[in-house]
Amino acid sequence: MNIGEVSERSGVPAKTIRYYEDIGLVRPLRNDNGYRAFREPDLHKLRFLGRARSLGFSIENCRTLMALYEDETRESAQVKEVAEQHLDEIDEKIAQLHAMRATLADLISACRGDDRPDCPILRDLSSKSA
Amino acid sequence: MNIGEVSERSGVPAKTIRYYEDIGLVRPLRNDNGYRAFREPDLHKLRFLGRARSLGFSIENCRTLMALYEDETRESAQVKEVAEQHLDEIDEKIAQLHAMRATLADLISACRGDDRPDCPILRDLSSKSA
DNA sequence: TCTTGAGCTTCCAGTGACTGGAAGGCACAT
DNA sequence: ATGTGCCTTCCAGTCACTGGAAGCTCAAGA
Repeated sequence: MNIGEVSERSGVPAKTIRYYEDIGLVRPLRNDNGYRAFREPDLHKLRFLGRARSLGFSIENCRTLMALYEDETRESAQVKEVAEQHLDEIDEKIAQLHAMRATLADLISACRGDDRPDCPILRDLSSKSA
Repeated sequence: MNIGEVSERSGVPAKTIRYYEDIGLVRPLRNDNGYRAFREPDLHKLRFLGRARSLGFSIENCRTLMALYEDETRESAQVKEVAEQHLDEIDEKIAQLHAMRATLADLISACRGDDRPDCPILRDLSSKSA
């Protein structure tokens, strides 16, 4: 498979696939003409990566997960550990966003949003520190 | 005020303040020795920026908000518009994170996390596309 | 056979918002 | 004179791509 086909079939953009090769996440063979030659396992890996990325795993976590995936002697506890840490990070982000959202929604609801300059949003921003 | 003091009093790191000057968000004067000389309004601006950033506004939004803040003829509707757009973006991010979280939590709960290699998390990652 | 167009290659630069670090100047106390 | 801490600039790195330029390869049509 050329990069176009594997991109199509994995859902990972060609540019991204080249980038993944750069950083050593996939290692396609090469044809005589210099084109990348992807095999089924490469496609499989790319799908794996696409899915893991869509769950928000960092590239480094993806690397770890792929290594575990290919390691027959892995313990599922190792995988779970990575996933749980990631879940914690997601929860933290969600909490931060919720806090932002609450404050912002408050400010917005207090702002008349008319043609006058008076605005609680600006007042809040200009009054508080940090 | 030197950068250290204004950093301390605004809660914005000195490095970040220099960066903000680079991109034109603040324009402190200079002493003869080359040190930045911050006045009260600069401190005020930096607090404004710190607060706006902590609510997740992008630098470009911060620029807009500061301009509105300094514009006596603003209409509060303009401010509200910026804030509402930002709120929508936050809501979208929260929704995405919730979706990730749900999937991930499912997978984690299905994984025994013991010393055996069998793992639903890896199974999921390797089976789905995109 | 020639040409055209799509698809492939590499390499460089930019994104957002900083952050780290090197190399050196300035201020003040000892 | 020296040490310490603050200040300066400039360059590079972060994360995960993404865009674009310049140029090569391949398959199909005139």
